[in-house]
Amino acid sequence: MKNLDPSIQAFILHFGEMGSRWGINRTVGQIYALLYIAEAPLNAEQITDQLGLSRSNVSMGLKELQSWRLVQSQHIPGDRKEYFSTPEDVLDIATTLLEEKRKRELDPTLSLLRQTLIDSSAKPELQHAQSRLTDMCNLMEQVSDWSDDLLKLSRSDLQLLLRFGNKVPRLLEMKDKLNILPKKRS
Amino acid sequence: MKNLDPSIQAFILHFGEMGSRWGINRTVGQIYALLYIAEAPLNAEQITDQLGLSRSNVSMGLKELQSWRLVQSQHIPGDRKEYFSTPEDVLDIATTLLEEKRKRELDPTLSLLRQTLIDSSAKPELQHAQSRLTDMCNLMEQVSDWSDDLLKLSRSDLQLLLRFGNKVPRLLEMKDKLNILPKKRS
DNA sequence: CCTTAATTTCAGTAATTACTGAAATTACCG
DNA sequence: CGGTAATTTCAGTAATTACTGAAATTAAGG
Repeated sequence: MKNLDPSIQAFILHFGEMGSRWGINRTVGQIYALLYIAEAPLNAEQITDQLGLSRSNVSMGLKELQSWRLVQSQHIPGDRKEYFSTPEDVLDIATTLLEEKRKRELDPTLSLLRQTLIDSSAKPELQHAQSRLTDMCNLMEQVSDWSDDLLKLSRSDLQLLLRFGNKVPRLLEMKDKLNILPKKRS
Repeated sequence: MKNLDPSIQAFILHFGEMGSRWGINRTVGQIYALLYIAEAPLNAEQITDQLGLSRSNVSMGLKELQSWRLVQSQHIPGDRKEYFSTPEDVLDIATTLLEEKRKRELDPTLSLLRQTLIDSSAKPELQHAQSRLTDMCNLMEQVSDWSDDLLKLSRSDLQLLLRFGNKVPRLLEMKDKLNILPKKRS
């Protein structure tokens, strides 16, 4: 990992280590970290050099990051290489991450729960399990609906909402009073 | 996997498969799913029999689930075995999950970002990277603060908030008008 | 205490996931 | 259309993670 300031190195290495907890691998984490702090888009060769990985590994890592829509690629006129970068706005990144995480980690389970509830509906001996699955399904649907709504917000509304911080209870109070509560889920 | 209805089997197997995406392994996912739908607490031997795993694997899996605080254990009088169960309320489960995920996936990075910003502060040549790290750090702090606030809510307020669904924009509107916006983060 | 049931640990092995280099493919340029 | 730079694929290998069975440890009951 050459030509990088030690503090930047620490950042990249940390992303590599956290990668496995976040559901990507070390290489992918490092590539992302490097692209994130890069001043300009980088091509695969530059990434290979900076991080000391094999060229093919970088190619696979970039493909993975593209499947997450976390990096974008562009061409520079007169250069046939492909250049990669991350969005400038961290809110865009967070939004994409939320979408992809939901698609990969929540939606499949929600589908399965719905199907399982259908499949088991005629079996009275499964009453307890059905009730448990229903609870889980309902909660996941609420979380899913919430994230839908978050994703529909304009950037400025999102910023507003994020800055709420410790005002959440106050918010709930108001809501209560003005009685605009939605109906309970059907 | 004996004595289990096919639909329940499907649920358990699904949790096993999703386990790796969620940051636990197959075995741990299956054990959790089984405990989640069980009508009464189960001991390690019962889990071993039902899932066809080795006794030691179950022991390690349970330890892992306990480190996530996702299962609780109890003793039954006159029986020296330990019995395991999940909380009854899915909201409790979700709360614990949020806490643990934050602790494992967000907090370490937040610490590192803060440290990296300190370490690099005297280096003008890193200006761009610093700005990027600051952006990321600020967003993560906001998310962290939000989750703090969520975790402080009473169960009923949490339920209220969850049921908001598509009322989020309306909420923001109100907030705006009543001018109780918090100050921008320092 | 001692016995024995229950649980945990851990070294060895299996399974999975990550990485590499060489070959194949793609796509840009004249 | 070639020619060549760039990228991707993929089979082989390395590294990591998961799992097992046997031995060690713990702890309850006499």
